Amino acid sequence: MRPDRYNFAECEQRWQKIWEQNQVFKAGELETAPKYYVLEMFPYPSGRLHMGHVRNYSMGDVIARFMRARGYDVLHPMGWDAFGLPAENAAAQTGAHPAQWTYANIAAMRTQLKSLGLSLDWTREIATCDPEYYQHQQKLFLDFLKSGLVDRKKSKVNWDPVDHTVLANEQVIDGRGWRSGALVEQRELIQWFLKITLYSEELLTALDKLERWPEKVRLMQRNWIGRSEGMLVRFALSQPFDSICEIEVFTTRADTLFGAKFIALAADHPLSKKLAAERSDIAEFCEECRRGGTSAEAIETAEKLGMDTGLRVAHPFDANWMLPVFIANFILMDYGSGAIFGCPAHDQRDFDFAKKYSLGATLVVCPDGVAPSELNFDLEPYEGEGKLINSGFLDGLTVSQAKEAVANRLENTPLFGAPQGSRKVNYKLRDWGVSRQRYWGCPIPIIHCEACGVVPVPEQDLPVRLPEDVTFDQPGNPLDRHPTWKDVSCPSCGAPARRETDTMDTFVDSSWYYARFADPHNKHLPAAAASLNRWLPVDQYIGGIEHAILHLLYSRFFSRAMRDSGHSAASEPFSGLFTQGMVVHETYRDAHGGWISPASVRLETIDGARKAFLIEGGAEVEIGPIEKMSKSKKNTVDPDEIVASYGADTARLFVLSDSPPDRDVIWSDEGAQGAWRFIQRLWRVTGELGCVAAAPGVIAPQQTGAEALALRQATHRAIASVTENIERLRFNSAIARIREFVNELTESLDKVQEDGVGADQAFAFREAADVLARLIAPMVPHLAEECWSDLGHGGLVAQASWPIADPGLVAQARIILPVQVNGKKRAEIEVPHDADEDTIRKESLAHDAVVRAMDGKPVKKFILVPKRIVNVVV
RNA sequence: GCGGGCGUGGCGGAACUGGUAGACGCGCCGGAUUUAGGUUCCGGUGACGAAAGUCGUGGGGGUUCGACUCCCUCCGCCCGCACCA
Repeated sequence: MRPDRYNFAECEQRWQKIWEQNQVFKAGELETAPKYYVLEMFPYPSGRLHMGHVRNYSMGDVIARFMRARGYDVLHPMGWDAFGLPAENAAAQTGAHPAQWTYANIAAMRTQLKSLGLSLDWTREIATCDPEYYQHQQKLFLDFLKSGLVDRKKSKVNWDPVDHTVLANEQVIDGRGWRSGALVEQRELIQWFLKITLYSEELLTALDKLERWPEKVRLMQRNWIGRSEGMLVRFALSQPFDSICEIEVFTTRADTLFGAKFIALAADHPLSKKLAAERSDIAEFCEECRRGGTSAEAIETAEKLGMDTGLRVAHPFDANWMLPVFIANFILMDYGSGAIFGCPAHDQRDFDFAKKYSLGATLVVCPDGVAPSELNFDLEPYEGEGKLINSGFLDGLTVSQAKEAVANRLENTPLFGAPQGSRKVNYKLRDWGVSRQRYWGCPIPIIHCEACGVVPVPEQDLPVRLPEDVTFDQPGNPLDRHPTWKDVSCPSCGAPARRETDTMDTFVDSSWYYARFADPHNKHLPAAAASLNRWLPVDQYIGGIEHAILHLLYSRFFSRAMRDSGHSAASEPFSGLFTQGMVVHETYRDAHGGWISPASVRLETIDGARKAFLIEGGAEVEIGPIEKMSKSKKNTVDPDEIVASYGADTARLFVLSDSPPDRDVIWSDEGAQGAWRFIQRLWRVTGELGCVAAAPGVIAPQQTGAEALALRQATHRAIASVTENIERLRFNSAIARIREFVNELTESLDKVQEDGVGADQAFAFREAADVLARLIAPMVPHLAEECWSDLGHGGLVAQASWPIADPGLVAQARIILPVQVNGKKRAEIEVPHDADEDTIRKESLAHDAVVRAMDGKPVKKFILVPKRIVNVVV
């Protein structure tokens, strides 16, 4: 007996069990089929799934199920980005060991994920904190070291002197550590770096070929890599200072050299440091510059400060022209040469700086069509194109000609035995510092020996495991203060030596996990070449836009580093990328301004205005702005609760339907109820269809009446547009089309006569029902299975093939053509789809509304866009 | 500060490569069914207007026979900025 209501709780569990028993989602079972690898960014095991996860994984699941139905061998795995700071914070707060905390969280989240009915291949599950995983990461690190892709150098960090730890920029608030409140110091540590800059050019140019990436992400990466063509120019000091006799600057505007007013050095420039060693005022100023923080944001938004060092340099084109040398807080040592020449008239920052220190400005580029005398640069600098003025031999040249001329001249001007200037391509991209002074990360497999220096851990000694007996009750790195862990003998000379106690940035873990999924149980290799070649690259990667730069760029570097150290063939990790939006929710606050959870709020519409009341007590609460779900604002919705009260299919349908997937979706209870109603409606409609449909597998009858034909056309048009929308990842539009199709089916069912249907209609209803079950299967898979089985099918809809639209049934015989007069729509005409222009013209001009709008004026122009529109210009 | 994005009815959004603005849903209004409804079904719903029609895609300007779509400019909101993941 078919129940009136779809019992999601019972059905969802039952189908999940059947899928699992039949291993329906195991990858690699169809070796002759083309492969398709769909991957969602793996989660950090915080312990609770949030709606953002539900949305992310639902999208991936639609693609996975869709591609499986289309005959692909689909790899759709899941794992855990399991190293990271929160586990250590939890350990410090609750005493739970990071491993214990992490694995408990993984277990909880795995259960939550499984309740969503995602078509994941759980046999490939990995966790990055598992030695089975990180031993291969250590091997990769050593292979990269051999291939010259690893470096060890000094780098500046934010040091918290109380917590004895390095802080991220976001952990530095107003110059103080977020936890200790201590004034943060800048320290130089020797750190391990991966040499991503070796790939600057390749990472940049290869972006052009990533056609299935959003253009905005490619642009962001392009800007991040920051290629600029310019020159290195050396300025001679009027008097050598402590053996330094020149300053080298990088500039992209060598054409403006005649507008130079000053030289500015970074506080960390070698010359600044030498000056600081001798002069306390300079030392103090440099300290002040460092206090601002290391982030680019802090440096660039800070007020521009400088200090005249008293040093002078000679202008390259006039030995008698002296320029002052400043130390300035907006110059970054990491970029270019850590020194610039300032041209106030043609650069905003130089302009601001010169204004503040009254350094003057000389105009050297004049926009075309403007007389130099008309120029007024008191208010803002001019950064555009034009012709050179006030510039000696450059006068009259364009900006690019002047750059050429300066380069040619300086390349042939000797200074201290070398050309004074040289062309240089500079990148903003810096090497990737991977050292972290933390416990819960992948140990860097290195041993420090006094005699032999830096010695790699021999391969047979891998993995270097984290010690388990550590405590988090004291500040600092537990690995560093562990009594015995770091004591080893040198693999090369046998003398007592010390382990590297730094662990790797967790971005390293996530830079190759997609490759491990290809061969997750391989004991000897990160992944066998055959597996990598079978599965890589990931065909569709899905995750948040917040990873647009770092994670994705590091992964792109890693796949190249793996290629160049002999692991795999693919250069790019992800051939398709999709960045989904967040799940956001209204906020609620009580009379005292305290945040109120949506679960304790009841919404009502009174006189057209939405109002919110506390469920307990009934006091009115204020409806606040819609914001990203966060614990602090209590505007989160727990997926478990939604799954318990509405079912996984409703949750999945809702997060996919209301907004385009790349934009934020607003979670609302009304919307969730709407999705739930549609689930029930689908169930009822399939039941009604089942009553009038022919038996499964019946062959199309010879004769098809008008009703049946219309229904078949609706079915095939639905197939065509749902398929197209899923291919374009427009899940919201795909669902809208399914809803339209269901509306059409309801209409057809309403027209069915009491005395039943003919064979042609029975066939059309059968076709429609079978198509509907398959079209909804990627989004609401449990319901789809239930309908499929209810419709009399033996197998699983998860294993059924995707319906194919018959082009003959999709095409329209007659089309409706809007008619415009002077660009305004005045009428619609219906014509055969292949009507010729004359017919259309006659019919358009004969239409009442068109005649009226033309007001007796003659036709000036008749525009026909085939199958789209007619425009009569009078 | 630099870089990236977004802006369409009461609300979420649709509109493919410049060709009918508002698909589909939510909400609301009206009706029917039901012992009941937080169920289901049917109809209506951008604004102004009696209608013809006029206006309308954040504001202003431009290109075009035709602009949500392209260009310029202004406003508002969001994201990233290298040790959060």
